[in-house]
Amino acid sequence: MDKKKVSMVEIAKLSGVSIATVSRILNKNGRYSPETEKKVMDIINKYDYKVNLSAKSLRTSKTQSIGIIVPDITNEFFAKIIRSVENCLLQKGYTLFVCDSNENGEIEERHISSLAAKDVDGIIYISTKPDVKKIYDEHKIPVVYIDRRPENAGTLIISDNENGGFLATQELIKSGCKRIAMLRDFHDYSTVLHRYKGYIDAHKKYGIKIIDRLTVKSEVNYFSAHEAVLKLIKDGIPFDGIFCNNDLMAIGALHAVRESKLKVPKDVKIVGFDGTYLSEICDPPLTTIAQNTDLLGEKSVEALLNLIKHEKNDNQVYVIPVELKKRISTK
Amino acid sequence: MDKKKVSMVEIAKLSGVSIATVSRILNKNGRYSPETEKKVMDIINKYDYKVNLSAKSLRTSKTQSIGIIVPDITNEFFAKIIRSVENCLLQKGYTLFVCDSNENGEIEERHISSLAAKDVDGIIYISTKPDVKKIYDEHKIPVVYIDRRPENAGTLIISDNENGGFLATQELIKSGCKRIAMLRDFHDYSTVLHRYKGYIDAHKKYGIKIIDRLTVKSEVNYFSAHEAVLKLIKDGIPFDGIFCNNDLMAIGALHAVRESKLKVPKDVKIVGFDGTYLSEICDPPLTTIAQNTDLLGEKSVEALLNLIKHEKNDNQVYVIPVELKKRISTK
DNA sequence: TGTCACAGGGTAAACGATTACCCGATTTTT
DNA sequence: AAAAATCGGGTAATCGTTTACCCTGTGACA
Repeated sequence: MDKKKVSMVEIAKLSGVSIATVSRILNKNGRYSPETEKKVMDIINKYDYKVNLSAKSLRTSKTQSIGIIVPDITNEFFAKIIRSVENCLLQKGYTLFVCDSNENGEIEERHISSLAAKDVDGIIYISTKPDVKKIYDEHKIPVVYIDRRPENAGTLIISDNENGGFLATQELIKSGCKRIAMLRDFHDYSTVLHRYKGYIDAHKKYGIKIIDRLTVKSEVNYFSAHEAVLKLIKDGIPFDGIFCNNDLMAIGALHAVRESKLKVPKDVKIVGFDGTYLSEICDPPLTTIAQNTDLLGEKSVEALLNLIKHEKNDNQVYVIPVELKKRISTK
Repeated sequence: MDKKKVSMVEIAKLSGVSIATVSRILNKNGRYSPETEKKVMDIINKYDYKVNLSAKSLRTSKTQSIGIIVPDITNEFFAKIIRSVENCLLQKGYTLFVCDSNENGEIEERHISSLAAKDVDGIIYISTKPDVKKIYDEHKIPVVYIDRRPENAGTLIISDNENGGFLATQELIKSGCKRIAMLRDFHDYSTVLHRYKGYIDAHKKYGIKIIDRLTVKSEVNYFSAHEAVLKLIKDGIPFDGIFCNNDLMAIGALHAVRESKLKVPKDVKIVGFDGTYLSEICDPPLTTIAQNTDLLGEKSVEALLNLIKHEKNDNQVYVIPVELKKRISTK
């Protein structure tokens, strides 16, 4: 089997039609008879013709590729979103450029420029920045945002964080907690605020007193969370439950509690967020609010493809339900 | 600031030279004077000219993009490699298509076709398949392999697995273990065989008897490993150390041991592999063989770019050193 | 002074697709 | 039966680069 690349010109010659007809057939644009179609398709298959996407892009200025920017690809939550997005796109014939910004706004900018230079048809953006109106305005590239809602964001796909915060807190309350700490992300992302609102609402609903000093901010990682909880204990502020901003932080909290000779779940109950693999395999298994990464990915692809097709930038917000996973840490 | 896209033609007109000259300047191909260069560059900056990569690719049949295929993007080890690769490429002006094969050979094939259709300049391939000669032969795309060495693979970047197996086993022996189990990947990837060889060699060097029944195969995940160790205990085969194929499996082993009322590290010592975040934050922290993902990524980019430049497919193997991280699980 | 090399730069033909416009032959409409 | 519409298809311009080839002027060298 020789693999010399054939172009449309040759396909046209070999099947005795013009290249316009070949193009029309390939794009199913009409203006050809079924017989011609069959004749041409046979030749195409026989010679294993593949369109040259550079040429196609040059003419149409569409590249059949989209970019995704995430803050940290080694974070399982983001990785799962990427996987879902990629899966959906593969089916639609798109490919995906993945960009890791390392939670760094400057690198994000560079990635955006680079994606714009590649002429991606759209961008899925999990931003670390508070304000991002520029992308669409500057590059005229459709964007959908996932998870965090910066100012001026257009279409947004987001988990039901408020309900998540509520469910987590409610679970702690129902397990008997009266003094519930919340380990918040240091940044005031919209996600964080929503979860906080859920936390407050649950307190109100069940008539539990809200203790401001139990809301502590921390970096979104194991070590910060670990330290924050240690400090809480050292400061002698008693608590019997912790709602954490993600699973990793929850594990940090768990270890801090245990190192202070307290037992989980006997003395302190803990709830995480995200529903990563981690929460399942830690000891004891962690109650958590699972985000539906599959749906998050699917919806964002759907929304983005719509935006691309209709070339308008709507401002819809899609909210994806979350699910409470009860495990030992709140038993 | 109006953002109408300008092309080389307009830059040429505006600076009073021909487009050939503009092109030469942009590609630093010589045949222009410093004065002309400055004049043209000023115009380019003023109008924020950006090359049209589709057109460029069409002419040169180079796309300045490469693809990476990994078995599981949610696995921290692979995610870290992706991040490193991406970092290096960003600096060289390449972008990266990321493909997750979900450990599935068929999906791998589809990704390869899709990457070939995109005319990527090269592919970095962490394969799940035993035999892969086709890519280069069929698509004429340069490939470098990381981590696993299929038959007929060309250039390969790999950690020093043999030494890793040796160091891990040696550490267990030095901590007093006499009956060391090895939890092997179910598949006989070259990586696995090398680690096994290191395990055997360490036994020989220290005159420890090798107990065949202690080498057990398992899927590469928490649950399989957990089950395998439980079975070992139920079968009444005594052991006092476990060398695991990766950190996740090590945690599965750790929990199985603990559930059986044995203490880590007092009764059983454990060593993992990879050096993921996980190993650091589990309880107790896990001794592990850290793979240098940064270097793995860098080297593969370097090798691939070389292959692309010289258009030859050499068969070099680059071995990246590993590092023993001593932690509590072997104390 | 004639020849030559070289520096600096221009012209125009590709690369491989899409699509606006044109055209003749049927079929439908009035 | 004439006019209009539709069908099936061809021609050629176009997208924005790169680069082979051509050209001119200047200085070196014999």
